[in-house]
Amino acid sequence: MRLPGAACQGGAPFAGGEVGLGVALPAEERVRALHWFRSDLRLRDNVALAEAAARGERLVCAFVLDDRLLGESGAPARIRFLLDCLGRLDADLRRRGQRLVVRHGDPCREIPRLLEQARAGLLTFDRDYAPFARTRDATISRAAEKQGVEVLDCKDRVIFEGSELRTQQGTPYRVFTPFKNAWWRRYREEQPGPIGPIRLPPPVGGLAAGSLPDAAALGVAGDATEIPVGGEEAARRRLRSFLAGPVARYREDRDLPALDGTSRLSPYLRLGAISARTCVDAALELAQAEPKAEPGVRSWVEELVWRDFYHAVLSDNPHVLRRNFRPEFDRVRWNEDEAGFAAWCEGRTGFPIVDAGMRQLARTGWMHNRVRMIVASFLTKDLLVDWRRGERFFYAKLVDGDPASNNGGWQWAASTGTDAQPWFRIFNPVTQGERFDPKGVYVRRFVPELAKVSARFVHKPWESPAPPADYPAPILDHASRRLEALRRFEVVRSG
DNA sequence: TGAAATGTTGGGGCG
DNA sequence: ACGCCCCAACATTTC
Repeated sequence: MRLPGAACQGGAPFAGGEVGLGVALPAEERVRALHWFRSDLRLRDNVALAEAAARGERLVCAFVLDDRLLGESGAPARIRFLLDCLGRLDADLRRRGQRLVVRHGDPCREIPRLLEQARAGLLTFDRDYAPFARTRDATISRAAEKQGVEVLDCKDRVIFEGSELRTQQGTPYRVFTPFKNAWWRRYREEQPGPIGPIRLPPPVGGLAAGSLPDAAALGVAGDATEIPVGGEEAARRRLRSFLAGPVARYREDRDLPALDGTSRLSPYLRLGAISARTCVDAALELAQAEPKAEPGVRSWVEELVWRDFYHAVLSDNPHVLRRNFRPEFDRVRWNEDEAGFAAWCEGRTGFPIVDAGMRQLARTGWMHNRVRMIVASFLTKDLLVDWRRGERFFYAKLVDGDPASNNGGWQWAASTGTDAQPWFRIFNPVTQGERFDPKGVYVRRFVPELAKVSARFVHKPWESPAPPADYPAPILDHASRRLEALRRFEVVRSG
């Protein structure tokens, strides 16, 4: 267990805390605190909330619905998931004598106003690494400090930040493997387990609670995506069931999209319904008790290291959201293939593994990671469409859509990123399908037109003696597009 | 967290 | 018995 103050940069350390959490400061040192919930929608193992609780004589728990973000993302499934998580967070707070105070509007206006209304002396929130958020948070912190409010901006959504892991030269890591090695080294030193239970101070009286809008009010009621149940309890259940079985086979099963071999925790991690710390700690504890599970646990934890890596990359290189990480790739010419892009979006390219993935995304707001790589390779190397268009589409559809990981994944697949797939490595959608979905169970699940095609032809139905009449013929020839991609990317060598 | 082309090796058929 | 060819299997190189 770790004291919460240790995680907060720029804030006073946890002054009262020789013991664990929940040990309040002496009354005279306590203030009215406002915890601003963002992507940390949980009451357990929440660093910034723990700070507010430990230092607060009274506490306001607030959430601001920012229409700019809601509207801009155009992501109805994720908004519905967010509303579900917020409703459950509010219910959890009410069970503990608290409540979620909801405001609608620009946080730069709403947070200072709430601080004033609550006569708060402390503002806490979890640190966000996206450029837009950093600008916003800096503005709000300045305003709060001008009001005489202390601000604690706490590391919470990642285990280690980029600034905590530097190369020998003191520069940010650009390659995953050394980053990962440094991450493990630091993890062994620090052992950053989850923090203990948080005892919440009573609410500040006289503040309008506001109310959560329903899906209709946010214009997402018509969305039919089959999203998971939100909230902290669902997240913890999911972690428990994953650790109780699938994780032991994770290293072998994670690449097989027909199986439920992955944790499916990404939507919960995205909104902080569960913390990465809790996940890693529980997994490593299992590996300790159950050595057979060790390889699976290790490879699963490494996926969370990728998550830290991409947050670090974004934090140190904010330009990646708009531009190629590696500028030499600016010379690559992309296609304006509207018809091809539409076929890709709608899952009717005629390549079963690609179409199954895109239809899984449309139906469930989630896609198996192996298939994400395949469809991303198809868009960027077969259709030769700019990766940013794929990134935007994913961001609009994914329930787990996160700027850092989404951008990292796309720049990896497009070969334009840090430690990316070398540009001459081009996935063959048929080979990938045959290798990772040998019996076609996954593709048939999402592409019912293929139900009657034998396993032999299920990834290349055009070669079947009786191709299904209702499934499209392939929209392109992979072999020739591959050669075209190699020609297009050639310009990164010299110019 | 590739795939395809090219090179090498070795066994077997066969004149 | 021997050389030659074919080709699968595997390894290496190239993109």
